[in-house]
Amino acid sequence: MNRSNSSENPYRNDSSDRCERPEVSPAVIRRLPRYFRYLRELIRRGKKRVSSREFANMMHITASQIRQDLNCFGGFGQQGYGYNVDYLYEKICELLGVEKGLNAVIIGAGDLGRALVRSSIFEKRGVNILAMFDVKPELVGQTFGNVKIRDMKELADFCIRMPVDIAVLTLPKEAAEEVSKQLTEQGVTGIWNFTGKDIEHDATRIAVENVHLGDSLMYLNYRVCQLSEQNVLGNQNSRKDGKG
Amino acid sequence: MNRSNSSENPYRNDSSDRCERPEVSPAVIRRLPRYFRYLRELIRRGKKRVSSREFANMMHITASQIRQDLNCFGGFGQQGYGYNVDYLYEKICELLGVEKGLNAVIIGAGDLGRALVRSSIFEKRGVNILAMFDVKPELVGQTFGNVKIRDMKELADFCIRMPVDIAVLTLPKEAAEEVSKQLTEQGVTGIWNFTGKDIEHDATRIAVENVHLGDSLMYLNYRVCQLSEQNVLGNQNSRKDGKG
DNA sequence: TAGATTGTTAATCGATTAACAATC
DNA sequence: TAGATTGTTAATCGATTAACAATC
Repeated sequence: MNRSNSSENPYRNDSSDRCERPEVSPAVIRRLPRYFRYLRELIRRGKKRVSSREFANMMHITASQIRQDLNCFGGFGQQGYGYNVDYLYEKICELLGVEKGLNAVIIGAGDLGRALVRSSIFEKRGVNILAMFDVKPELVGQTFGNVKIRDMKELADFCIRMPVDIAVLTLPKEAAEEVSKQLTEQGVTGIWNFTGKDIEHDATRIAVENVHLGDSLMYLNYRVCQLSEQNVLGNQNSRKDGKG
Repeated sequence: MNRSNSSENPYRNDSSDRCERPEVSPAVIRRLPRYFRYLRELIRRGKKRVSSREFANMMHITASQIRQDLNCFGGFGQQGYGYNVDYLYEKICELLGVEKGLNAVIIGAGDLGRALVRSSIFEKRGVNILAMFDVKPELVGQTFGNVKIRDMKELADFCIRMPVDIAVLTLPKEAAEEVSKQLTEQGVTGIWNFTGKDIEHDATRIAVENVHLGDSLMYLNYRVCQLSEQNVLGNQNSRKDGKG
């Protein structure tokens, strides 16, 4: 909180101006949602305060990391006391923009698009789904999870009329690049891309989050193979040890 | 390839024995599926060879990283030539265990479970889905994507009878911990966890891949907010600049 | 006040990049 | 052979952890 001296030199970088989201490494920001989750868990349990040590044990990380991470955004704790759970949760929500209530559309009303729209994933994080879009005429007009499926042809017009922040891409990968180019033009600033193909884009204009479920599965596959190899080697070693 | 001297001292760590999957950092292994994807793309385009430089440009990473990564597993390239695309792809597949044909079950036949089973995600990576399981009687017996939904009560017995390597958890988070404990007992060595709650486990016995779609969405949300702040600040600055 | 625990700096660790000798 | 490009070592960079003074 001791920021008074920063005002002494007006020519220094004016971080005092923006109270939120200073330049922080992606590694830290990627951990914020995890803090969010565990804070919810603490709230659920009725905990009112938590020390970095206690929180770290719960999350299987170091207390240092928690303090270091949180201090990127300001002093959320109190010496000798720890962190107030409700206050910290509030601050993390603020940082992540949960209360901003961003608006999103889902493009592609296939299995995955429908699964997402009917889940609580958006609602829990303050994201509103305004509409779904699909090219298939037989889907247009149907409703899933209170969201209407519109014709893909209406997309451009819709984005101009409505304040769409985020587009969720659950359409065939072949269309991803083209659609996201259009969306960028129409002022959409976030793409949640499930197509499995990285989208080339200008990061200063639009944020793209590529979700690669396949990569995740393959990493798991690797480790499962590794475990079974270890077991084989382990058994061999036991036999060897049995001899010596 | 110059490993001849390692055989001089038989008491040194016997890495020469295991031709595959030496101890390599998770950061590197996490990148393998990405190489896999881009190699498929090269194959699709009919490319027969690729240099680390060319591949790096395509992937937006450094050539150094590619060479460094691949050399964790042995020399897959050739000086003065580059990498043979088909050969490299084959090797990456081998490392990731694509040809192992691991067997999986999906636990929870809700929207997400059905979306996954009807997608090509498993097939593309050599993972076989043996069955789905659900507690709801009205779902039991139904078929999605050629996979039958069985009663959750049959799970334990099924895992004993069949060689189940991986369990995909698409059930309510409350059940995740308990079910995964059971699965570990029944010899399952991989869990692909979509419940959104980290699963506590013994990493020497079972590999758990926690998929946190919500975290991904929140990271996107953060960056979208950041972009809009930048635009606001940018506009302010323009005005200021216009004055000076 | 004494004890506890943060905020923050310094030390360590690991991952990425650069450079270049080896070699195809 | 000369040119190209890998494999590999050394340098750099960034992220994590440890330590401790500040302070509640």
